[in-house]
Amino acid sequence: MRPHEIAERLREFERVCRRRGVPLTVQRRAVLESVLERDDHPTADQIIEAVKQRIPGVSRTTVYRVLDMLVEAGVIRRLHHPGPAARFDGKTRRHHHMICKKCNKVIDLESAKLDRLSLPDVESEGFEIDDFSVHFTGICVECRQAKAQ
Amino acid sequence: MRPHEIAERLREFERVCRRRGVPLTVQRRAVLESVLERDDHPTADQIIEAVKQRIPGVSRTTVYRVLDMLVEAGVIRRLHHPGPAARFDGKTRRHHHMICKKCNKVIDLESAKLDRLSLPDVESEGFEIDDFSVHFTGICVECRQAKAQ
DNA sequence: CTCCGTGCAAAAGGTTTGCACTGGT
DNA sequence: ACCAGTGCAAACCTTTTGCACGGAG
Repeated sequence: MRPHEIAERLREFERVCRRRGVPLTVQRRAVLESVLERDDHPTADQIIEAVKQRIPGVSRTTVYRVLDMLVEAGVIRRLHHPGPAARFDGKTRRHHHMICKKCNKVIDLESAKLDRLSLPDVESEGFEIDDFSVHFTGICVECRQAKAQ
Repeated sequence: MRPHEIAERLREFERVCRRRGVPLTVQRRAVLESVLERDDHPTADQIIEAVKQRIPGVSRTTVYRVLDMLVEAGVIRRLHHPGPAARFDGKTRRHHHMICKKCNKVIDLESAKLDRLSLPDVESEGFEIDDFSVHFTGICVECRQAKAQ
């Protein structure tokens, strides 16, 4: 994410904290920055490493708690990928995913056409849809090349 | 899943085993039946409980290993839902999901219209798509009613 | 008869919790 | 000054691994 966009998101987070009446600590700032700086989908562990660059003595527990808080506040998203570890995504705009069956890598996919997908009529069943995303499964370039050899 | 459909799938699995030259053990049969009998998306733990109804002394390890083997053979699917535990699905046909943001429940959604979604042009980037599914997020009936009160 | 599959126990992640202390507002 | 946030350690839950035994082909 570009620096000015990160700054914008941090200001937005400042407002969220004030509205909720919760303190804006250095840890919270550092965790959010660490998530926003990456364009992939880091695990909690990867974020902890990044936060340690800023706050060497930071505790794993705190990072886990801050991540939960950020997800709860809608500032970042929690993703559910293949593999045991949860992943996080600072991108809150609608987007889609390509998931490689071989290496489990997840690649973001922006597509205005997919974004305009017409929703099925499930509202009648009582389910209230507020967003969607399309997951494609297949084989990524790297794995395809590896297989070819 | 209906009994005759389960029987059909078990016969199919028998063929898969023979083709692969691997033994069709009672454990493998029991695990597959336990997955097919449920229409939701059970965790490994729920499957272990179900298998214990048939084979009381069955080991967790074995169930985990059989589940891996079934996924690998393409007989069942591994799903990645909210929450720490992996989930399994005996349904291998294309289908879609509605995920409740409140209770994390995942509901299957069949839609011929969604099945015909035209794929974006990502093949040019080297990603080879073999399937897709649409994930809707929102609030389920139960949670909406609970909130209204 | 030969392996592969199984069961047990222990280890290996990833995440959560209890409690005393520290730091924002 | 107050109360929520933090750090530490230990617990917890899910899954994987090493090894000896037993059953399927």
